[in-house]
Amino acid sequence: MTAFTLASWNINSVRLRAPLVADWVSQADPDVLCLQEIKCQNEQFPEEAFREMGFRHFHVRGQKGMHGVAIASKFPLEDLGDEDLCPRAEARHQRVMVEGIELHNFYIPAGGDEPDPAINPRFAHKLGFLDRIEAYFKARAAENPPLVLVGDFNIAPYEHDVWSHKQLLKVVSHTPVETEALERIRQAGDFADVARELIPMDEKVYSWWSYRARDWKKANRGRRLDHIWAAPAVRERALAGGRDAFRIWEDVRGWEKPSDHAPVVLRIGG
Amino acid sequence: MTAFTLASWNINSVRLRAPLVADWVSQADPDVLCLQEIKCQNEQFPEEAFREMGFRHFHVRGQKGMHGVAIASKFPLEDLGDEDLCPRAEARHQRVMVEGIELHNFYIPAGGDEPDPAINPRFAHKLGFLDRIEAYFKARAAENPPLVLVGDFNIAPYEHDVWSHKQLLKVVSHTPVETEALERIRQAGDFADVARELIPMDEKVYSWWSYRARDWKKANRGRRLDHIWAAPAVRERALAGGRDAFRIWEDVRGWEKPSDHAPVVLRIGG
DNA sequence: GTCCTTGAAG
DNA sequence: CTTCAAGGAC
Repeated sequence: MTAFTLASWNINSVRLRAPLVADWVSQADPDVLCLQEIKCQNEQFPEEAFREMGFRHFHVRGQKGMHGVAIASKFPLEDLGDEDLCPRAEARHQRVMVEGIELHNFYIPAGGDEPDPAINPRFAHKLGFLDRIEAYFKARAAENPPLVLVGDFNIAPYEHDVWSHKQLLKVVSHTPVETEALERIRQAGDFADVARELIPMDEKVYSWWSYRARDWKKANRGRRLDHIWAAPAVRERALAGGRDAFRIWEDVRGWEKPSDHAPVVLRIGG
Repeated sequence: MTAFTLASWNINSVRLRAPLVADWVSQADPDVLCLQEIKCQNEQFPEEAFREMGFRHFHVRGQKGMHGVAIASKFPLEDLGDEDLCPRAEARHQRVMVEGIELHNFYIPAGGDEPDPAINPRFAHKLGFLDRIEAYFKARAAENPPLVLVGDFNIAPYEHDVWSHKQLLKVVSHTPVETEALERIRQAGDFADVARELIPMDEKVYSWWSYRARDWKKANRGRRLDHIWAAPAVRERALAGGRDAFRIWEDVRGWEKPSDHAPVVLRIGG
């Protein structure tokens, strides 16, 4: 088990942003990079560009047009087979073994605008997906597996994970029905929410800022949608580096032609 | 009447290619630049970018989505009012006075695939437009006006204006019904086809290469679709500079993200 | 191939 | 605001 740097980034089209990723990788030097919303088919993944960044191992689960996840790694990846946690098989989840860790990469549905599953099928899909994730990790908890879950969960769970708790309680991503479902998953696997283990609960932390805001930085109406969670079996490795081992690269949101998400990074101990 | 450099370029989206135009203008330094297929509404024309290129005078006739023509000039333009030569008012024609010349900028319809007006309304539209142009300049011939006509005529009139005369006789842009209609317009105003006045008739001359060709340069299946015509009253000014005063910038077709048309330039005498 | 529009999705 | 997908045009 060597130490390594794990990153998660909703890239919002990996083909369009391979050069942006290269820029960032040259600064952040992640060993294992989990991407969401790659928005391409497997064969369209720009593997060559990633090879030039130093990645040699890939696990891509894409589809045409929407969604899609991928892992690029400098360490070998062991394919564990797909569990198909997404009820609709929309290329929203993948898992691999890497350096003794069972790594799950998620792109949980955004869920549409209306936070009512009775009238919004997208929201119902999101909640159904969350239920399935909970059942899956509940069923596996007895094994005490070395799980790390990362990705764009599309939920900002805590008060200071959004710019205004009060104003967002009825906005999809921060409604009680979502944050409670996410908390049930967390408890099902006894996962540590790494960011909140390392950063005080009353400190604002965001990883996403809407494209729609005129000045994302000035308005700073962000949300923490991107997460890294560690199961008890890897809790120590995940938290070993302390506060300095964790970083959300907020500045990247201000780069040329950015994703609306910032990359989230954790140095994991050996 | 000062001498000036006149250019015509089908730019295939002026918003997308304003940087390309700036690159080219910095090399070619045209005084009056006639554009076709600007593909934007008047208020969307990137005037600021053109001001930075040194143009101070504009006459834009655009519409949403398709077609559209524009003139950017370093010399004052006098608006002559629109004649609406296009039967459908599709922003395919404009005219101005500049340095003693009545300048007409045309984007004649491509005409679709099938060269039969009975079954192809696009082709019928093209022929109808040509008829109207002929009637217009016939009616004005007696004035002996100082006319210069430029633009994308979407017709390659002569044998060596296409890569294969024989193979293109049934291809829209080089069919006899089109080349004859264009010749009637030419004769109606006794226009000089500047390129062919200066370049021998048996020399291949192209201004357009399809995007569809794998290697436009190697295949070199071009067509001369872009023209500069001078009426008798300005014939001497137009031809004063001789062969060196005329240039089609073929290389520009090979630049990054090019238009499928190359810019055509004529130095006009004072 | 490349562009524009529309509509869905975020 | 930004992405992708159709469909139409060239």
